[in-house]
Amino acid sequence: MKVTINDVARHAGVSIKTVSRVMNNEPSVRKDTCDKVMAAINELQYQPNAAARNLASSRSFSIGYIYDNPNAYYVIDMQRGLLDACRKHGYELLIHPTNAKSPDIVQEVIDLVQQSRLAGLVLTPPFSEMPHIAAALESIGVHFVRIISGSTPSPKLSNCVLVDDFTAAFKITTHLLELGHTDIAFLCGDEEHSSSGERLAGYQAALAKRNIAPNPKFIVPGSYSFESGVQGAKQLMALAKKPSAIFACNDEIAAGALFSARLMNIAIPQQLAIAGFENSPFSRQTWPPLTTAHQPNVTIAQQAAELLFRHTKPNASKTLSDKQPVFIPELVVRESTAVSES
Amino acid sequence: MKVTINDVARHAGVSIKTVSRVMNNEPSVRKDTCDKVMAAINELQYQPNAAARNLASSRSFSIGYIYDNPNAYYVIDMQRGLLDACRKHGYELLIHPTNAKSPDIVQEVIDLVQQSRLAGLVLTPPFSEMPHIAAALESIGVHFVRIISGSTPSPKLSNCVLVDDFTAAFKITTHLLELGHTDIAFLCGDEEHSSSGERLAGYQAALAKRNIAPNPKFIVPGSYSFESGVQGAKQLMALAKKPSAIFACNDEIAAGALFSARLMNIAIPQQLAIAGFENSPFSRQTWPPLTTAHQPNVTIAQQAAELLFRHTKPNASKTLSDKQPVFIPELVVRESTAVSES
DNA sequence: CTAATTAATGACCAGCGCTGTCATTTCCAT
DNA sequence: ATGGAAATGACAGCGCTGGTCATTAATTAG
Repeated sequence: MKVTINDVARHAGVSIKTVSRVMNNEPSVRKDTCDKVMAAINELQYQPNAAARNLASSRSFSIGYIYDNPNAYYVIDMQRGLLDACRKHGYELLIHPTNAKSPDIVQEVIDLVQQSRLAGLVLTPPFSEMPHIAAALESIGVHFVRIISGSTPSPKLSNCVLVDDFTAAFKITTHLLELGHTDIAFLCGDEEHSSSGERLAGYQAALAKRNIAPNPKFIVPGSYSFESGVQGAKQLMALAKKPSAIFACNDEIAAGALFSARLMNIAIPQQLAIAGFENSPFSRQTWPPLTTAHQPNVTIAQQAAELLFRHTKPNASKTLSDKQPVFIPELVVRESTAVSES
Repeated sequence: MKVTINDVARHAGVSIKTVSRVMNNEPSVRKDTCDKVMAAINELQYQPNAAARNLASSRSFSIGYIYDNPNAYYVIDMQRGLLDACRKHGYELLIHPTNAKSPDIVQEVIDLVQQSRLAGLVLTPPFSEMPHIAAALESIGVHFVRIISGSTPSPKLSNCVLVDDFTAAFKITTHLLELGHTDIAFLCGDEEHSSSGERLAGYQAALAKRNIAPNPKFIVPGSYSFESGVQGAKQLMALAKKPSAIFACNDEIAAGALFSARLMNIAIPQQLAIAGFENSPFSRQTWPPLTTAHQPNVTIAQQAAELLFRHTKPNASKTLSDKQPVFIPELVVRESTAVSES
């Protein structure tokens, strides 16, 4: 029923300690001893007792994922990727939804880490972009990995997984330009998410490259929500000079814009092209389906966790390339930006 | 930095054992002693070491949530509700996405429980409806709570939270009938989810009550997916005698049907009314927004966890009503079933 | 108001299953 | 052989709970 390290030791004809060494891949265990132990472990189906391990080593085998993201698809994908990596490395994942705008969010995070004795933490926006959280985590000596917007790896960002929103936004905007659009509006996400700023910058760069003067009225502040898209599109279509295309900061905003256009009897894409960002499932479930940029969230999460484990595990092979992963979301063209009829 | 049970005992002027008694709410601790200890705990911000507790008592303080649900909104809501209850009771939540159709799913669940020494498990469809899983869990003596479709509490279902899909579906169908529709089609969800069967039965009962002969062609088998809704609506609208309303088994299917209708240039709700089920966020984000039945998933999950803890905790107050919660989703009327013009 | 009875609490120990430390043994190269 | 490094083992202890009694306080009956 319950196999302990003792059983394994006896079965393999070695001491408990040696089994422990193998379990923690400590150095200085001879190859054949290691094999013997491994064989015994497999044969007995030994599963180490996490509680005992935690207690004895005062380190835990779980990492945390803190989120405050209204986007369920994003969160589910993240969890999936993190769990994949956790299972692979024998870790557990503790999820912690919370409110990023809470005044004592830093304390809350610290409490979580200390209470659950977390080995590490994965942060996504907006947490990954809050300097005081990073500072607090560093001060208590917890490993963490951030998933953030960026294109250029740098030593300062050594514990980051980068998503190149700038380049992806550039691509989407270029796609719209190539369809003949010149009056392209931009619906922003939350200001405090740097992804919104990066995507805006990518959009602006693409326009600049074609020498198209930016129209400030075409840049509408907002938040990552359906409602924001509804309002933004409404506002844009009330302008004297209307845009012929809208690039929304994510799919949800784009869906809102689509909804809004429909209310105003604006034909998509004939009268107005709309593009989103993220390639979440419902970018395929709007009508018409949305052109967007595919963000491989599951993979991103896996990489983030891998990066974290590399820092967390004491004796992991450091031979693995320590270079920072950079993901560039790929353009996905769908009917919401079909060839302009004009 | 690290507060142990010793510190608390000293601070409260009692023995370690008494603190332990309080922590595990054992009987025979006088009220004021208990208060003293509580005060010390709060003052010192004592957090018991979970690992030590687990190890010593060989019971764990975490419950599991197994899911295989493509519906991200549902899963997120469940997690939220479960976490709320977990935090309240000092438990942790282990999430475990998996494939319900895997041939060795039972073994996988058992492994999960034993590996992580789970105190209990919360099961949602389809797992909550798999008899061999329930049997296996019972055989290894793990507590679990199932969230299932049903309307009538019974002793056999003592560890269940019921969602009365039948009645809710009856209400939706009745709503469509009251709008003057008589040719109402039904798009089924996955057969192996009993919710689909219950909703179908509710639909049929509502028709029967008005003496409307059921049209077998109006009942389209399918699955809980957008794609299924697309196909189902297409099939229905190709019939010689078309329905004037569609009741889809959930919002996602309804969104698919909506999409399909749009492709076929069918005006919603003028030519075709569509209703969904669940009131997930995107029932508000389609165009037009969907009439649906609101399923309070967060609350359902909380109740499920509470029920689980009642069984799990050895000395919990049994005075709490042990009656099974039954939730009846409420009708939410939106534009997709506005008053029929006919 | 005291004695008898019961309820609360404390002292103590073992032990959950593993890891850290350090002493010991084994190996290999000289 | 013989020193020295590498591999292995013995043992204590992580922080808590469960058990067993012994002790003390509260309650009730007489």
